[in-house]
Amino acid sequence: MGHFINVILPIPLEKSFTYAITKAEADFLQPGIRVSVPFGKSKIYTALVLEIHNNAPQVYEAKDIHQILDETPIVTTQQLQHWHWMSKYYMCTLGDVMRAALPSPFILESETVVSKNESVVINDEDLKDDEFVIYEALHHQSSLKIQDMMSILDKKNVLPVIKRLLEKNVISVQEEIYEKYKPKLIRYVKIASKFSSENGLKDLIEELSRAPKQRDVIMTLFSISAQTKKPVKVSDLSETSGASSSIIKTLIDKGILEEYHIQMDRVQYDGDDNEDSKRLNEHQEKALAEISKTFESQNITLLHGVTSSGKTEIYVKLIEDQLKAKKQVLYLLPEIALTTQLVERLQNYFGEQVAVFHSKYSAHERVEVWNNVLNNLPKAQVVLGARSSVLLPFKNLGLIIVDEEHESSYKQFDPAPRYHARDTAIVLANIFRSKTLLGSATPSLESYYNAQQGKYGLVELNHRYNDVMMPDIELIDIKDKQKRKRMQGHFSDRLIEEIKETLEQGFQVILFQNRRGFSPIIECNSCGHAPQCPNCDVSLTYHQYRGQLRCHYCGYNSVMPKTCDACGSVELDSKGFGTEQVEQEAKLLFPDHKVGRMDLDTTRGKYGYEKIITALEQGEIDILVGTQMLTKGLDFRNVKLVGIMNADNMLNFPDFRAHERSYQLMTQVSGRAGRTKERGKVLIQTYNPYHKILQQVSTNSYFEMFEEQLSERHAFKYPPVFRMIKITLKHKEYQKVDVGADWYAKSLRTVFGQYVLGPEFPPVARIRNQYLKHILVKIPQKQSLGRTKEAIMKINTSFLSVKDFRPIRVILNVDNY
DNA sequence: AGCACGCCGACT
DNA sequence: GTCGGCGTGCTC
Repeated sequence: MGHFINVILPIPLEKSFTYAITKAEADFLQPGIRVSVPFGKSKIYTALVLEIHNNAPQVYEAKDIHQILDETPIVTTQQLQHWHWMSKYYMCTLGDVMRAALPSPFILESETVVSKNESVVINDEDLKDDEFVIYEALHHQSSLKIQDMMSILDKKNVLPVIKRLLEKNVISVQEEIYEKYKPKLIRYVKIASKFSSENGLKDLIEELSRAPKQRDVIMTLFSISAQTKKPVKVSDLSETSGASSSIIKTLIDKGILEEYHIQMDRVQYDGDDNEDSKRLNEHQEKALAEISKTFESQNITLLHGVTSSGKTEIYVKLIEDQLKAKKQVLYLLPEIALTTQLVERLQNYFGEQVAVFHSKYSAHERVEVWNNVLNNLPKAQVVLGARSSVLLPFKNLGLIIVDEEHESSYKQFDPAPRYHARDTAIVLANIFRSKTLLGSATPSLESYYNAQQGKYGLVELNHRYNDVMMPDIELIDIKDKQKRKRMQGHFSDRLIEEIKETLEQGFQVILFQNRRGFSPIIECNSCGHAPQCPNCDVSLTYHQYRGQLRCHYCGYNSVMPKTCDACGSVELDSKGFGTEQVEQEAKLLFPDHKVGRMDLDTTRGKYGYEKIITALEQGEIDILVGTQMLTKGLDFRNVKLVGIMNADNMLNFPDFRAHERSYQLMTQVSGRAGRTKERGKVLIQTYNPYHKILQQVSTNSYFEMFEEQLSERHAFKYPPVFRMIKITLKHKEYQKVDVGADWYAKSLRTVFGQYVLGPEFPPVARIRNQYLKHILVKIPQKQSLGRTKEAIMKINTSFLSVKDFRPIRVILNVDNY
């Protein structure tokens, strides 16, 4: 009887693939173990074992596997179950999910390596120029990778050269796999044993009397190890003794010092002992009791607590309970909220039981967290992470907390799987039969709706911590201000007045402008020409700081022109404004105060946010100008005034959630004002102060907003009342997408009729030289989601079997909100 | 997704 | 005449 395995490959293919294995391998392998397998003509891929069976494939001969990569599964059975759900629900392949879930060092790929055939005598004249270059290079280096050859020859396509050299028998090729993950080793030193006795040491010091630097190193090493009684790191030694690494190396070479390595975790917490969790106030106490109560009958509970109501303390209590029960906890946060601020806060309570996981971690750091969670180690009992941490290999999960549940960054848009971390977390919790707590000051309509429908439990927390008052929100009509000439640039007289007062009192100010750069459009005064991105259908944004025009879609940039490209006029005018311009105006208006800016452009790099946040915390910045980044649950003690520069551009955004989003954004920014005793003040500048959303923000009427928006969603058939799947077609030719999308939409309409919207070109119809066209499928509540997806898949298959449509990329996005 | 195979234009 | 462009089809 033959033995076989079905595996997932990390590529977007529907099918699973079958390989032959031996009896011994069959006994050893389990689902969740990685194997490397030959795939296609030459490549070797990492595959994940799904099942082991005895059914020989009928129509082809299964290949043998190459190698087994793990001793025990690195993916749990619960994860595989979770992955299956994801691929089905989000209409992607298991390979897509595997790619997203596994840290990249786990997915090894083979690399072609070329080496010289020693035995063959080569006549130089038989070789062409490029062949000879490679042949020469192999004299200096025993093997070359494809990458090396590409740089040596300065060519993209080196395969023909390899082929010719192979034919001439000059070289041979191998496929090599590299284990990408290497444990981080720390170098330690100790005095060689023959010198470690007292006499030995004395002799040694004497011997080194003519090499004072070396002697100093030995003395320093001796004193460090006497003090700490622990192994001494090379780095510590060189720092304390001031000796260069070459001196230490000399001592090692002489055999006086011995070098050794100890494996270390890259991610380490070396803080103080645990702090006791804070006592809850009566409102928090009550909310906690209600949460526990709803958990008796519900698996999911929504905690709607106003900004600064102390939701985190409630989470801490719930986590404590889980830790007592020896269960793991997943605490999900939007990427940008994962700052040192919150991490430190939780580490103060839970010490080294907290593991952190987010996109700014290196691949190796991710592997470590993965392994720690998989092995259910004490240091990974509480996982604090962004979206992708729902894909970690939990063993014994007791609770998931999804904080800032309304955040749109929980949804992954670009590469498949296009999953929503909140919804994916709920399914994960179900697999473990554990609970999910969603928390937000401004819940998403869909979650609040679910709570109203009784699908989720609902707990409300309406009191701010320490009974701090909700900020006083004032709307400023800038149309009127402009008419009466009360504006200085983009600042109204009211705003300037309030900023002045706040600064005089020694408090800080946050100014919110939801657009980065200096001004979004540069327009010629004489001919109206506005510079466009060559790759996308958008105008370029002016970034004053670098004197550049930049495209926010593809990153293209060019130097800001001095004259109009079209007519040569020197009168270029800017329309609209961004954070840079607000920053500049603020500097002019308040020259005695320090102005900072926080947006995508100033927070690049691993510690980008932290620098700015620390600067604000330490009072180095008086006025901080920023984009939505400012809203993410940051706790700035000394901010008293928040100014929203222009509320209209978000309200008028062409999206069915623009109003909901605006409410959330403005309420969240407002929440940054006055988090201590002083009541905060919020000024919202707008052309339309009577807009219902602005009224609702200023009176903090979440429920009113919810009801009004929901009735609109009913009327216009949008989520949460209807479900949605967005289909995007993408190709570099306008005609192709246009024709293809029409065909696609027409077939969809034969099944779904009026519930198909479009096809429609998006506002930005071309991005990175690819044309896009969207089709929207709305799904009424009583229509089966599963069947709808099946029908779409069927249409998709027939679409792709039309030869003309084959090169069009189709992107399926389930719950595209 | 890669990658090989195969068919057409623009260079030595 | 070859080099290299990318359309087409397949991968256990």
